[in-house]
Amino acid sequence: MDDQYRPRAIEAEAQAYWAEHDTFRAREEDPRPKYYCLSMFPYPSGRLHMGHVRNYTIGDVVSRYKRMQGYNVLQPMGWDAFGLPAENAAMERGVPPAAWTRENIGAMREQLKGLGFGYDWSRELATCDPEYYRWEQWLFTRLYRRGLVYRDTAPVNWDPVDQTVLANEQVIDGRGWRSGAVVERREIPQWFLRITDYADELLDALDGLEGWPEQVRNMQRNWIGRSEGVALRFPVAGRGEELAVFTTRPDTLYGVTYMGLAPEHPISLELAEHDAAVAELVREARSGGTSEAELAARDKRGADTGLEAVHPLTGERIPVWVANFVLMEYGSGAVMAVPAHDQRDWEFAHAYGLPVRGVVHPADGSELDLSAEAFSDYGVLVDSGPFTGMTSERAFEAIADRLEAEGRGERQRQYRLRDWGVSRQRYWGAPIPMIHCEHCGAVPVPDEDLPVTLPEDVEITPGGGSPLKRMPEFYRTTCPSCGAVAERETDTFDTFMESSWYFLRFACADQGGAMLDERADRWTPVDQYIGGIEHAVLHLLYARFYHKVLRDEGLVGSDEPFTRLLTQGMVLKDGAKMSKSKGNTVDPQEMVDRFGADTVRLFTMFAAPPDQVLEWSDSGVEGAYRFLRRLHGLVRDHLGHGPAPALDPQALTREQADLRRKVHETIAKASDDIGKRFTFNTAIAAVMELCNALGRAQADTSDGGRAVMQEGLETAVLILAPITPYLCHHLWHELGHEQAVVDAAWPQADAQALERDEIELVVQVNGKLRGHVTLPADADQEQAQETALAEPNVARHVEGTSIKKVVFVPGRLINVVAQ
RNA sequence: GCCGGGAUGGCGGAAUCGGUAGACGCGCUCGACUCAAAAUCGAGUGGGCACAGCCCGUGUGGGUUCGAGUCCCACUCCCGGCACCA
Repeated sequence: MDDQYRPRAIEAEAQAYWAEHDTFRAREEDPRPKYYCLSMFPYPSGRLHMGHVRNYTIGDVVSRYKRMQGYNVLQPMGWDAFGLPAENAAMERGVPPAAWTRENIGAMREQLKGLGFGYDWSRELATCDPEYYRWEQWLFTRLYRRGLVYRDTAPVNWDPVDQTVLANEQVIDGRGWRSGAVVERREIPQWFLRITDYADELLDALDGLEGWPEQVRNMQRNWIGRSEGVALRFPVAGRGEELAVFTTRPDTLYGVTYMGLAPEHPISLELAEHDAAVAELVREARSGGTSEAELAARDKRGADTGLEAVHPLTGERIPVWVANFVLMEYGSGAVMAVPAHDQRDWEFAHAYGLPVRGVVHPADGSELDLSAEAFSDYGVLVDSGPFTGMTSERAFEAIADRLEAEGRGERQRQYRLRDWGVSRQRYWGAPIPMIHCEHCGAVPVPDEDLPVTLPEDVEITPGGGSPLKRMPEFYRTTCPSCGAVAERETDTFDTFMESSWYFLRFACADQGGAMLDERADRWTPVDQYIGGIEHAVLHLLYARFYHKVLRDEGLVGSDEPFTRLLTQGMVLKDGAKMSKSKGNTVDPQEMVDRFGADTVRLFTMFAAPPDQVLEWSDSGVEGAYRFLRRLHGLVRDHLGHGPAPALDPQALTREQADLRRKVHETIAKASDDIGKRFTFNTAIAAVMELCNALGRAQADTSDGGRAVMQEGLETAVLILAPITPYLCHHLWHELGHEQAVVDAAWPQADAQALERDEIELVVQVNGKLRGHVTLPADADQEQAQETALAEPNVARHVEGTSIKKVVFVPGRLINVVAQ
């Protein structure tokens, strides 16, 4: 055995073995239970960053652990290859996006291999490949015929200087990132998928996703935002029209003191022609970005329209205001404002001196105080005509009944979730397979003409917009329906369209004749999905939606795509997200070159639990390297004494039995940590403790000592094998095994080795630690109390008091309560 | 602004069900080896004091409990998402 730990040589050895045995090829015909472990595929930006390394190390550890547990593991990898950065790179370097992307894929594939991730590369896919996106186009045309696709207008960020549509990230403080021009909102026609048709199922099924973090399920619940309420109408005095509003609080209807209109509400737009204040609000609403964060951060501002609405129950006249916090996108673009019982309405009312009328009192009978904030809890109604005295719950129903009876409103279920706009006015994406015909309208591309291939030899120029719009050879076509000259859609799909079904395609990536085949149900649902918390809502919700759509198309049998989900935290350096602009990046490749892949993997798994942020530390990496070198040294020194004798558990000395207990405690702890808790950091700490103990026992070269040492080192190697596969592959062979460690079985803790005859009990007096006592493991409270009180320091604290109570927690502590 | 998460030694973190706060690693101090340094190995390392012991200590302020880092209430600060970044 090599005297030194040389990562490079060890890596080559293991790589050669895995390649020769095609170790990570997943086979459908394998009879063992399947386990599909998937890490979110990367955008091929050019080089791996630490976030990737963390994500993929977690996935690889889980995959290798499950393999050792006897599962038939599928762990594939691919490329989320469409997206904006490729177009930016094209502008900066004059390389077409396709060429840039494919080059990046090649470089990153080599990096992933170097890190030792056990992927089944035979299933690799790239979403920019026509053989991939053709099925997405195929599905889209099916959904169009099923009525799940429609066309509507939606706002985009328009850069008036560059004459192009900007992504939200390209809008900085309301201005275009390149031109610096103030961005305008423009309504343009786009394609939508009816995800809201699935809103109830997407919401209700969250309760069954027990393998998902509660945090993510909560975020999705809030995102879908189902609320039960009443849709009602307020006639506008002097105009033959009504304001439609939705409220979740019909019980506060008698507290309405004004109406709020979105600046882009038709009435606002009409008034703006003559009213300067309203016009200003409309102008403000149309400038700046379209993101919700940007809109919500604005100061609450408004303007009185001079119009009056008529209260549907009291007939009272209510002023109508244009208010910039009312969003045209939600509901009807108008709200009934109840400042006494809604905080936003309260703030607006105070800003403009509008009346606040309390109509719900706290249920506990306390005074209603509206001087500092709104009272938004349920309570008991006052000043509410015939509904006075009812609880909010009862009044909700009674008022809803009354409105329904009078035809002025009806109960309604409303969602915050909006339909999914899938059109992007960009080049580097999958073409939307639709044809616009003057006579027939929008016509889907027939199956036999798919895929609509994206031309790849293009030039991207700043401010030029999508080159597809300048390529008649792309867009000029004939109508599949009537044969007349027609134009292709030049918008491309949102890249979430590709990432919403790639996990299914991995099951049958070589299927040329269909989107999916029966192998999809052989492998999916994904047993363990791993990725960044930043995908908690959008990607994970769209993928769930897609899966259900595909189920309804008869392409998969399951209801949900991901049984278990692990959302990993970000990688920070100096307390901040790594970024080029901050100059705090760490290149994983540099670390691999210096210390070897095992060290990088060990550090990223050791430095923090996977779902928390990870703070990068160069000296921490060195510590990981030191540990691996010590482990290598322990095995080398042990083997230096020749083959170890067989273990006879009955013939061990007290010290040897204690060490052997430590070995089996480590197995128990690591199995729980890796298999159930996913706290790889504590599993590694346990192995480090074991190695420290083994190091202290090195001097014992008796038969029993060497046998326990062999068992201890094998245990350390087996537990670390998923985390540091290269070194463990090597050491396992050195320890005398023919079979590779990747195919070895996960160790089992021996119950007998774990047994203790004595335990240490903590002794407290009035909850404060006062001593420790050693007792037989099966000692009862009486025995424990007697021994504890005999302990001098405990006796000193109990002296002169009377014992009120003794709390005994077997195996842990005894607490004497004395006064 | 709305939604979600976090805060524990000099640093990363541990404490799994309310039961010894600080496992493990980093850093630092001292010692061994060395002509010397690096590497390595050993010991120590939350703060304070009248130091076999005691007091204080898990972002802040209150509460529940024999006992609270852990549960409850009210706050502060930091981070993530907000529908065209992926």
